[in-house]
Amino acid sequence: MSVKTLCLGALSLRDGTGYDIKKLFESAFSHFHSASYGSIYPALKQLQADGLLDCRLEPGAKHPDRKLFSLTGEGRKALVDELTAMPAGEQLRSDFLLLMFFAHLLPTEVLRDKLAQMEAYYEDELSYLKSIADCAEHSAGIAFTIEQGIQVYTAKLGLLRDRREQLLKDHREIPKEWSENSPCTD
Amino acid sequence: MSVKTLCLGALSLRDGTGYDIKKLFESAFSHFHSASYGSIYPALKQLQADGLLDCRLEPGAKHPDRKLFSLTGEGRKALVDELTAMPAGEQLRSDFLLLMFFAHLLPTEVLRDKLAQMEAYYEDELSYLKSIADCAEHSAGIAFTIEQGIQVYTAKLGLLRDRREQLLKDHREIPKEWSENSPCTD
DNA sequence: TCGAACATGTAAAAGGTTACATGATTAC
DNA sequence: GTAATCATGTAACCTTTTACATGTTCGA
Repeated sequence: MSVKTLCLGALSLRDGTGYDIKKLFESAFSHFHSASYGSIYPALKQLQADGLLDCRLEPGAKHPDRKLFSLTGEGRKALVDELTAMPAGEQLRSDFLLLMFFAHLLPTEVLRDKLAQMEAYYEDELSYLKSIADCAEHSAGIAFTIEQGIQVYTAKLGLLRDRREQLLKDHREIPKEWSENSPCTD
Repeated sequence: MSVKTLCLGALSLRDGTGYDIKKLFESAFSHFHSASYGSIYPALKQLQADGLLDCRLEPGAKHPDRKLFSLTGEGRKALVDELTAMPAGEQLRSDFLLLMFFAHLLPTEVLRDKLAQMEAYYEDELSYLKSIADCAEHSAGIAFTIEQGIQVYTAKLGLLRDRREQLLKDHREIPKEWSENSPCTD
Protein backbone atom coordinates (compact mmCIF):
# COMPACT_ATOMS: atom_id res chain seq x y z
CA MET A 1 0.00 0.00 0.00
CA SER A 2 2.98 2.24 -0.19
CA VAL A 3 2.26 4.19 -3.35
CA LYS A 4 -1.08 5.16 -1.90
CA THR A 5 0.54 6.56 1.24
CA LEU A 6 3.05 8.41 -0.91
CA CYS A 7 0.23 9.96 -2.94
CA LEU A 8 -1.70 10.98 0.16
CA GLY A 9 1.46 12.54 1.53
CA ALA A 10 2.18 14.45 -1.66
CA LEU A 11 -1.36 15.78 -1.73
CA SER A 12 -1.14 16.84 1.92
CA LEU A 13 1.46 19.39 0.82
CA ARG A 14 -0.64 20.82 -1.98
CA ASP A 15 -3.35 19.79 -4.40
CA GLY A 16 -2.02 18.36 -7.63
CA THR A 17 -2.30 16.05 -10.61
CA GLY A 18 -0.78 12.60 -11.06
CA TYR A 19 1.92 14.27 -13.07
CA ASP A 20 2.68 16.75 -10.27
CA ILE A 21 2.97 13.88 -7.81
CA LYS A 22 5.45 12.09 -10.03
CA LYS A 23 7.56 15.26 -10.19
CA LEU A 24 7.54 15.45 -6.41
CA PHE A 25 8.70 11.83 -6.19
CA GLU A 26 11.54 12.68 -8.54
CA SER A 27 12.60 15.68 -6.49
CA ALA A 28 11.86 15.93 -2.78
CA PHE A 29 11.24 12.19 -2.24
CA SER A 30 13.88 10.99 -4.66
CA HIS A 31 16.47 9.81 -2.17
CA PHE A 32 14.11 7.61 -0.15
CA HIS A 33 11.19 6.49 -2.32
CA SER A 34 10.04 6.26 -5.91
CA ALA A 35 7.07 5.30 -8.07
CA SER A 36 6.14 5.24 -11.73
CA TYR A 37 3.01 6.48 -13.53
CA GLY A 38 1.87 2.91 -13.87
CA SER A 39 1.37 2.74 -10.12
CA ILE A 40 0.43 6.36 -9.41
CA TYR A 41 -2.62 6.66 -11.66
CA PRO A 42 -4.28 3.45 -10.46
CA ALA A 43 -3.51 4.45 -6.85
CA LEU A 44 -5.20 7.83 -7.30
CA LYS A 45 -8.24 6.19 -8.85
CA GLN A 46 -8.49 3.79 -5.95
CA LEU A 47 -8.00 6.49 -3.31
CA GLN A 48 -10.74 8.55 -4.91
CA ALA A 49 -13.07 5.54 -4.93
CA ASP A 50 -12.28 5.07 -1.24
CA GLY A 51 -13.30 8.65 -0.50
CA LEU A 52 -9.82 9.74 0.53
CA LEU A 53 -9.41 12.14 -2.38
CA ASP A 54 -11.55 14.69 -4.14
CA CYS A 55 -11.04 15.34 -7.82
CA ARG A 56 -11.92 18.44 -9.79
CA LEU A 57 -11.41 18.62 -13.52
CA GLU A 58 -9.70 21.61 -15.03
CA PRO A 59 -10.88 21.74 -18.62
CA GLY A 60 -9.58 25.34 -19.05
CA ALA A 61 -8.04 26.57 -22.27
CA LYS A 62 -4.69 25.00 -21.51
CA HIS A 63 -5.02 21.42 -20.43
CA PRO A 64 -8.09 19.50 -21.48
CA ASP A 65 -8.06 16.65 -19.03
CA ARG A 66 -6.18 17.95 -16.02
CA LYS A 67 -7.39 16.15 -12.91
CA LEU A 68 -6.60 18.09 -9.79
CA PHE A 69 -6.72 15.91 -6.70
CA SER A 70 -7.06 17.08 -3.12
CA LEU A 71 -7.22 15.30 0.24
CA THR A 72 -10.56 14.90 1.92
CA GLY A 73 -10.79 15.08 5.72
CA GLU A 74 -10.92 11.32 5.69
CA GLY A 75 -7.88 11.19 3.46
CA ARG A 76 -5.87 13.31 5.84
CA LYS A 77 -6.89 11.10 8.71
CA ALA A 78 -5.93 7.99 6.72
CA LEU A 79 -2.50 9.47 6.04
CA VAL A 80 -1.87 10.18 9.71
CA ASP A 81 -3.12 6.73 10.66
CA GLU A 82 -0.91 5.00 8.14
CA LEU A 83 2.18 6.97 9.12
CA THR A 84 1.49 6.13 12.76
CA ALA A 85 0.81 2.43 12.15
CA MET A 86 3.68 1.84 9.72
CA PRO A 87 6.81 0.37 11.33
CA ALA A 88 9.61 2.92 10.96
CA GLY A 89 12.07 0.90 8.93
CA GLU A 90 14.29 1.34 5.94
CA GLN A 91 15.89 -0.86 3.36
CA LEU A 92 18.79 -0.34 1.03
CA ARG A 93 19.02 -2.18 -2.24
CA SER A 94 22.49 -1.61 -3.57
CA ASP A 95 23.78 -3.28 -6.70
CA PHE A 96 26.96 -1.33 -6.15
CA LEU A 97 27.70 -2.95 -2.79
CA LEU A 98 26.80 -6.31 -4.27
CA LEU A 99 29.38 -5.69 -6.94
CA MET A 100 31.98 -4.59 -4.38
CA PHE A 101 31.30 -7.75 -2.39
CA PHE A 102 32.45 -9.73 -5.43
CA ALA A 103 35.03 -7.24 -6.67
CA HIS A 104 37.75 -9.89 -6.55
CA LEU A 105 36.02 -11.68 -9.44
CA LEU A 106 36.16 -8.69 -11.79
CA PRO A 107 38.77 -7.21 -14.09
CA THR A 108 40.44 -4.12 -12.68
CA GLU A 109 39.11 -1.86 -15.43
CA VAL A 110 35.54 -2.86 -14.69
CA LEU A 111 36.07 -2.09 -11.02
CA ARG A 112 37.60 1.25 -11.89
CA ASP A 113 34.65 2.15 -14.12
CA LYS A 114 32.07 1.17 -11.53
CA LEU A 115 33.82 3.21 -8.86
CA ALA A 116 33.89 6.20 -11.20
CA GLN A 117 30.19 5.78 -12.04
CA MET A 118 29.31 5.58 -8.40
CA GLU A 119 31.38 8.61 -7.51
CA ALA A 120 29.54 10.62 -10.16
CA TYR A 121 26.21 9.33 -8.86
CA TYR A 122 27.02 10.26 -5.26
CA GLU A 123 28.23 13.68 -6.37
CA ASP A 124 25.01 14.34 -8.26
CA GLU A 125 22.79 13.29 -5.39
CA LEU A 126 24.81 15.36 -2.98
CA SER A 127 24.77 18.51 -5.06
CA TYR A 128 21.06 18.15 -5.65
CA LEU A 129 20.35 17.79 -1.94
CA LYS A 130 22.58 20.73 -1.09
CA SER A 131 20.77 22.87 -3.63
CA ILE A 132 17.36 22.16 -2.13
CA ALA A 133 18.64 22.51 1.42
CA ASP A 134 19.56 26.12 0.67
CA CYS A 135 16.79 27.33 -1.54
CA ALA A 136 13.66 27.25 0.60
CA GLU A 137 12.31 27.05 4.12
CA HIS A 138 11.37 23.54 5.03
CA SER A 139 9.61 22.10 8.04
CA ALA A 140 11.97 20.66 10.63
CA GLY A 141 11.05 17.14 9.49
CA ILE A 142 11.74 17.84 5.83
CA ALA A 143 15.01 19.54 6.73
CA PHE A 144 15.93 16.37 8.63
CA THR A 145 15.35 14.16 5.59
CA ILE A 146 17.55 16.42 3.45
CA GLU A 147 20.23 16.65 6.09
CA GLN A 148 20.34 12.86 6.49
CA GLY A 149 20.77 12.52 2.74
CA ILE A 150 23.59 15.03 2.73
CA GLN A 151 25.42 13.34 5.57
CA VAL A 152 24.99 9.88 4.11
CA TYR A 153 26.17 10.80 0.63
CA THR A 154 29.05 12.80 2.08
CA ALA A 155 30.14 9.74 4.05
CA LYS A 156 29.79 7.44 1.04
CA LEU A 157 31.69 9.80 -1.23
CA GLY A 158 34.43 10.26 1.36
CA LEU A 159 34.91 6.53 1.81
CA LEU A 160 34.89 5.90 -1.92
CA ARG A 161 37.60 8.51 -2.54
CA ASP A 162 39.59 7.33 0.44
CA ARG A 163 39.68 3.71 -0.59
CA ARG A 164 39.72 3.83 -4.34
CA GLU A 165 43.46 3.89 -4.91
CA GLN A 166 44.10 1.13 -2.43
CA LEU A 167 41.29 -1.01 -3.82
CA LEU A 168 42.62 -0.70 -7.33
CA LYS A 169 46.22 -1.20 -6.28
CA ASP A 170 45.48 -4.34 -4.27
CA HIS A 171 43.10 -5.66 -6.86
CA ARG A 172 44.22 -8.89 -8.44
CA GLU A 173 42.86 -9.50 -11.80
CA ILE A 174 41.42 -12.98 -12.16
CA PRO A 175 42.82 -14.93 -15.10
CA LYS A 176 40.54 -14.87 -18.12
CA GLU A 177 40.31 -18.64 -18.29
CA TRP A 178 37.78 -19.95 -15.87
CA SER A 179 37.29 -23.60 -15.38
CA GLU A 180 36.36 -26.15 -12.76
CA ASN A 181 39.93 -26.49 -11.56
CA SER A 182 40.15 -22.86 -10.56
CA PRO A 183 42.75 -22.26 -7.84
CA CYS A 184 40.32 -20.03 -6.02
CA THR A 185 39.10 -21.77 -2.91
CA ASP A 186 37.43 -18.92 -1.08
CA MET B 1 16.78 -11.28 -12.16
CA SER B 2 18.33 -10.10 -8.98
CA VAL B 3 17.75 -13.09 -6.71
CA LYS B 4 19.52 -15.27 -9.25
CA THR B 5 22.59 -13.04 -9.20
CA LEU B 6 22.52 -13.05 -5.42
CA CYS B 7 22.43 -16.85 -5.39
CA LEU B 8 25.27 -17.14 -7.88
CA GLY B 9 27.26 -14.73 -5.75
CA ALA B 10 26.60 -16.64 -2.55
CA LEU B 11 27.66 -19.88 -4.19
CA SER B 12 30.84 -18.28 -5.53
CA LEU B 13 31.98 -17.99 -1.91
CA ARG B 14 31.28 -21.59 -1.04
CA ASP B 15 28.96 -24.42 -2.01
CA GLY B 16 25.74 -24.48 -0.05
CA THR B 17 22.06 -25.25 0.26
CA GLY B 18 19.13 -22.89 -0.22
CA TYR B 19 19.00 -22.62 3.51
CA ASP B 20 22.67 -21.64 3.71
CA ILE B 21 22.12 -18.96 1.10
CA LYS B 22 19.25 -17.48 3.06
CA LYS B 23 21.49 -17.32 6.14
CA LEU B 24 24.11 -15.46 4.14
CA PHE B 25 21.50 -12.96 2.96
CA GLU B 26 20.53 -12.39 6.58
CA SER B 27 24.11 -11.82 7.66
CA ALA B 28 26.75 -10.56 5.24
CA PHE B 29 24.30 -9.18 2.64
CA SER B 30 21.74 -7.95 5.12
CA HIS B 31 22.43 -4.22 4.85
CA PHE B 32 22.16 -4.03 1.08
CA HIS B 33 19.95 -6.84 -0.23
CA SER B 34 17.44 -9.46 0.88
CA ALA B 35 15.37 -12.38 -0.37
CA SER B 36 12.97 -14.95 1.03
CA TYR B 37 12.80 -18.73 0.58
CA GLY B 38 9.89 -18.23 -1.79
CA SER B 39 12.25 -16.61 -4.27
CA ILE B 40 15.47 -18.48 -3.47
CA TYR B 41 14.31 -22.05 -4.12
CA PRO B 42 12.71 -21.33 -7.49
CA ALA B 43 15.81 -19.32 -8.46
CA LEU B 44 18.09 -22.26 -7.64
CA LYS B 45 15.92 -24.63 -9.61
CA GLN B 46 16.02 -22.32 -12.60
CA LEU B 47 19.77 -21.75 -12.37
CA GLN B 48 20.34 -25.48 -12.28
CA ALA B 49 18.10 -25.95 -15.32
CA ASP B 50 20.16 -23.27 -17.09
CA GLY B 51 23.36 -25.16 -16.36
CA LEU B 52 24.79 -22.50 -14.09
CA LEU B 53 24.68 -24.70 -10.99
CA ASP B 54 25.50 -28.28 -10.16
CA CYS B 55 23.58 -30.05 -7.45
CA ARG B 56 24.64 -33.02 -5.39
CA LEU B 57 22.31 -34.64 -2.89
CA GLU B 58 23.54 -35.38 0.60
CA PRO B 59 21.32 -38.20 1.83
CA GLY B 60 23.69 -38.97 4.75
CA ALA B 61 22.42 -40.05 8.14
CA LYS B 62 21.62 -36.53 9.19
CA HIS B 63 19.72 -34.68 6.52
CA PRO B 64 17.71 -36.68 4.04
CA ASP B 65 17.12 -34.10 1.35
CA ARG B 66 20.04 -31.72 1.63
CA LYS B 67 20.75 -30.26 -1.80
CA LEU B 68 24.24 -28.89 -2.03
CA PHE B 69 24.65 -26.50 -4.92
CA SER B 70 27.87 -25.39 -6.55
CA LEU B 71 28.73 -23.05 -9.40
CA THR B 72 29.62 -24.50 -12.76
CA GLY B 73 32.23 -22.80 -14.91
CA GLU B 74 29.38 -21.33 -16.89
CA GLY B 75 27.75 -20.16 -13.69
CA ARG B 76 30.87 -18.34 -12.62
CA LYS B 77 31.10 -16.70 -15.99
CA ALA B 78 27.43 -15.70 -15.81
CA LEU B 79 28.01 -14.09 -12.43
CA VAL B 80 30.95 -12.04 -13.69
CA ASP B 81 29.00 -11.03 -16.78
CA GLU B 82 26.00 -9.93 -14.79
CA LEU B 83 28.06 -7.96 -12.30
CA THR B 84 29.83 -6.27 -15.19
CA ALA B 85 26.67 -5.51 -17.16
CA MET B 86 24.56 -4.36 -14.21
CA PRO B 87 24.45 -0.58 -13.77
CA ALA B 88 26.07 0.25 -10.43
CA GLY B 89 23.17 1.91 -8.67
CA GLU B 90 21.48 1.88 -5.33
CA GLN B 91 18.10 2.70 -3.97
CA LEU B 92 16.90 3.47 -0.48
CA ARG B 93 13.35 2.76 0.55
CA SER B 94 12.82 4.47 3.86
CA ASP B 95 9.48 4.57 5.58
CA PHE B 96 11.22 6.41 8.38
CA LEU B 97 12.23 9.36 6.18
CA LEU B 98 8.74 9.37 4.69
CA LEU B 99 7.39 9.69 8.18
CA MET B 100 9.85 12.47 9.03
CA PHE B 101 8.82 14.30 5.90
CA PHE B 102 5.30 14.48 7.32
CA ALA B 103 6.29 14.72 10.97
CA HIS B 104 4.34 17.97 11.34
CA LEU B 105 1.12 15.96 10.90
CA LEU B 106 1.80 13.61 13.80
CA PRO B 107 1.33 13.79 17.55
CA THR B 108 4.54 14.43 19.45
CA GLU B 109 4.45 11.09 21.23
CA VAL B 110 4.25 9.21 17.98
CA LEU B 111 7.25 11.12 16.68
CA ARG B 112 9.14 10.41 19.89
CA ASP B 113 8.39 6.69 19.62
CA LYS B 114 9.44 6.47 15.99
CA LEU B 115 12.71 8.26 16.70
CA ALA B 116 13.39 5.85 19.56
CA GLN B 117 12.60 2.83 17.37
CA MET B 118 14.87 4.10 14.67
CA GLU B 119 17.69 4.81 17.09
CA ALA B 120 17.48 1.23 18.35
CA TYR B 121 17.44 -0.06 14.78
CA TYR B 122 20.51 1.96 13.77
CA GLU B 123 22.31 0.84 16.94
CA ASP B 124 21.62 -2.80 16.19
CA GLU B 125 22.80 -2.56 12.60
CA LEU B 126 25.90 -0.71 13.65
CA SER B 127 26.88 -3.13 16.35
CA TYR B 128 26.29 -6.06 14.05
CA LEU B 129 28.49 -4.55 11.33
CA LYS B 130 31.20 -3.70 13.85
CA SER B 131 31.17 -7.26 15.12
CA ILE B 132 31.71 -8.76 11.67
CA ALA B 133 34.30 -6.14 10.74
CA ASP B 134 36.50 -7.34 13.59
CA CYS B 135 36.03 -11.07 13.60
CA ALA B 136 37.42 -12.28 10.29
CA GLU B 137 39.63 -11.46 7.34
CA HIS B 138 37.62 -10.20 4.43
CA SER B 139 38.56 -9.39 0.88
CA ALA B 140 39.14 -5.68 0.27
CA GLY B 141 35.76 -5.46 -1.46
CA ILE B 142 33.86 -7.10 1.37
CA ALA B 143 35.65 -4.91 3.89
CA PHE B 144 34.52 -1.91 1.84
CA THR B 145 30.85 -2.92 2.03
CA ILE B 146 31.08 -3.34 5.81
CA GLU B 147 32.95 -0.08 6.24
CA GLN B 148 30.37 1.81 4.19
CA GLY B 149 27.62 0.38 6.36
CA ILE B 150 29.44 1.41 9.52
CA GLN B 151 30.02 4.94 8.29
CA VAL B 152 26.46 5.36 7.05
CA TYR B 153 24.82 4.08 10.23
CA THR B 154 27.22 6.12 12.34
CA ALA B 155 26.21 9.25 10.43
CA LYS B 156 22.51 8.44 10.71
CA LEU B 157 22.74 7.71 14.40
CA GLY B 158 24.73 10.89 15.04
CA LEU B 159 22.22 13.05 13.20
CA LEU B 160 19.28 11.42 14.93
CA ARG B 161 20.77 12.03 18.38
CA ASP B 162 21.83 15.54 17.46
CA ARG B 163 18.44 16.62 16.25
CA ARG B 164 16.01 14.71 18.41
CA GLU B 165 15.63 17.21 21.23
CA GLN B 166 15.18 20.11 18.87
CA LEU B 167 12.73 18.21 16.68
CA LEU B 168 10.59 17.30 19.66
CA LYS B 169 10.85 20.77 21.20
CA ASP B 170 9.85 22.56 18.01
CA HIS B 171 7.20 20.02 17.19
CA ARG B 172 3.73 21.44 17.15
CA GLU B 173 1.06 18.96 17.79
CA ILE B 174 -1.74 19.20 15.30
CA PRO B 175 -5.17 19.66 16.87
CA LYS B 176 -7.09 16.39 17.06
CA GLU B 177 -10.00 17.73 15.06
CA TRP B 178 -9.30 17.57 11.40
CA SER B 179 -11.71 18.99 8.90
CA GLU B 180 -11.83 20.69 5.53
CA ASN B 181 -11.39 24.16 7.05
CA SER B 182 -8.02 23.27 8.50
CA PRO B 183 -5.83 26.37 9.02
CA CYS B 184 -2.90 24.47 7.54
CA THR B 185 -2.12 25.82 4.10
CA ASP B 186 1.20 24.24 3.37
C1' DT C 1 8.71 23.71 -36.58
C1' DC C 2 10.48 20.61 -33.61
C1' DG C 3 11.62 18.74 -29.39
C1' DA C 4 10.82 18.96 -24.44
C1' DA C 5 7.60 19.11 -21.02
C1' DC C 6 2.83 18.50 -19.78
C1' DA C 7 -0.84 15.16 -19.11
C1' DT C 8 -3.51 10.58 -18.65
C1' DG C 9 -4.10 6.03 -18.74
C1' DT C 10 -3.96 0.54 -19.62
C1' DA C 11 -2.30 -4.25 -20.04
C1' DA C 12 1.02 -7.64 -19.67
C1' DA C 13 4.77 -9.26 -17.42
C1' DA C 14 8.11 -9.40 -13.92
C1' DG C 15 9.45 -9.95 -9.50
C1' DG C 16 8.82 -10.84 -5.03
C1' DT C 17 6.52 -11.92 -0.32
C1' DT C 18 3.47 -14.41 2.65
C1' DA C 19 1.44 -18.24 4.17
C1' DC C 20 1.11 -22.80 3.97
C1' DA C 21 2.64 -27.77 4.15
C1' DT C 22 6.07 -31.02 5.87
C1' DG C 23 9.40 -33.22 8.50
C1' DA C 24 14.21 -34.27 10.82
C1' DT C 25 17.67 -32.90 14.18
C1' DT C 26 19.81 -30.66 18.00
C1' DA C 27 20.30 -28.40 22.36
C1' DC C 28 18.37 -27.58 26.74
C1' DG D 1 9.86 -33.52 25.76
C1' DT D 2 9.88 -29.45 23.65
C1' DA D 3 11.50 -25.50 21.38
C1' DA D 4 14.78 -23.81 18.07
C1' DT D 5 17.18 -24.70 14.03
C1' DC D 6 17.83 -27.14 9.89
C1' DA D 7 15.76 -28.13 5.47
C1' DT D 8 12.69 -27.98 1.11
C1' DG D 9 9.18 -26.51 -1.53
C1' DT D 10 4.47 -24.55 -3.61
C1' DA D 11 0.61 -21.47 -4.62
C1' DA D 12 -1.86 -17.51 -4.19
C1' DC D 13 -1.39 -12.91 -3.90
C1' DC D 14 0.45 -8.27 -4.19
C1' DT D 15 2.86 -4.61 -5.99
C1' DT D 16 5.25 -2.39 -9.28
C1' DT D 17 7.58 -1.70 -13.65
C1' DT D 18 7.68 -1.61 -18.63
C1' DA D 19 5.84 -0.73 -22.73
C1' DC D 20 2.41 0.99 -25.16
C1' DA D 21 -1.20 4.41 -26.76
C1' DT D 22 -2.54 9.30 -27.20
C1' DG D 23 -2.65 14.09 -27.48
C1' DT D 24 -1.52 19.23 -26.06
C1' DT D 25 1.39 23.19 -25.03
C1' DC D 26 5.44 25.89 -24.68
C1' DG D 27 9.92 27.63 -25.70
C1' DA D 28 13.80 28.12 -28.93
